[in-house]
Amino acid sequence: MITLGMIPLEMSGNTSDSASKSILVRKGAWTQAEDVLLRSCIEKHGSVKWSRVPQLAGLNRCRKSCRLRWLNYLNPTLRRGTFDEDEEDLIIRLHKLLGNRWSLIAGRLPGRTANDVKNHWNSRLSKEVIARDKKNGGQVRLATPIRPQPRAITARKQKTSSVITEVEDDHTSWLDHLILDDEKYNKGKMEGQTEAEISFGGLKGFNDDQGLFLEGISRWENPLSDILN
DNA sequence: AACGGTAGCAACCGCCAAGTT
DNA sequence: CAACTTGGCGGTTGCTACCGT
Repeated sequence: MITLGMIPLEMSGNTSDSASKSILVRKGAWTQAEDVLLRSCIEKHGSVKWSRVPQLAGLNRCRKSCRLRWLNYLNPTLRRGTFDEDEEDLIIRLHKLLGNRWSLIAGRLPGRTANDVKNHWNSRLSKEVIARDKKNGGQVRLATPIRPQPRAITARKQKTSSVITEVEDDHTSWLDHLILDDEKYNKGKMEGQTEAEISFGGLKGFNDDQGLFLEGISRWENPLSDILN
């Protein structure tokens, strides 16, 4: 972050940002006045294109900076303050399942942003988890993050690919299954079951919809392997 | 009081995929 | 179909506040 006192005028390094190609845009910490301008712009115009926001708000900021400031700080639906135990527990479990998929993890925590979750993980939780694993004999159960993940359902996709849409519609469902599976794993550990017992039991529990889940994954993987082969 | 180390967090950067022209 | 634009993501940086010495 380059602040150069309080007059941090810089060219944006992002060449894909049309708003910053030929004009100097402000960088660094946001002032109260800028926050007021951005907030009133969003309240007035609603969900306009972010590329138009700097102009509409009268801000000398790039679109990305405006979007980030709104999503991570000004958005009234955000929940500020410390993470409670339940939230931390959920983050740890989801991270074990998903890896650094911060936006997915944050999606399970109402009012929390991906940036919040990531910062909290990097500054606190990762150390806690490492310490806990060391204490437990260094056994870490890590899951390979599941990819690819659909980002959003678009009108075009819905028109052109019923397959993708079906899988995306099940997006919440498969994540629920993963969490459920992990809960069963932890329960099994507590009850002294072996890895195999837990895995088998977890798979059974994982469930009545298992076929649908695996079909969903294969629908992603098959076209991918077609391309690669 | 001064200093150094560090935790927490806001913000930026580079990249990617989807959408538009 | 290519070029360009846009939205979104994860990784990283650097400022600030706090704490111990």
